[in-house]
Amino acid sequence: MTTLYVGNLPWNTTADELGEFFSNYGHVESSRIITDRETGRSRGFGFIEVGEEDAERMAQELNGKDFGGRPLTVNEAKPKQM
DNA sequence: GTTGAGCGTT
Repeated sequence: MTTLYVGNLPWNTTADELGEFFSNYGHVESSRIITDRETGRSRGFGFIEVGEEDAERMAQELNGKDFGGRPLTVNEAKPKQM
């Protein structure tokens, strides 16, 4: 499984909406929107877990794709352990 | 009732 970083999201975007959108381009395992831990508001980006088979293609297809009126930023997420 | 580059929570 590969994690995709998704940025430039509208503030009102939900993880469910993201998952639905990504599902159209490949197999998404799960979707997560990063919300501010202190305020609970969306930070405007999230992470999508997809099959490694589709990860590269989905990143290319969805990167720059219009979503909610804004061009998405999609890339393979960096590992949390740095 | 806001904001706009970036890489996360149990």
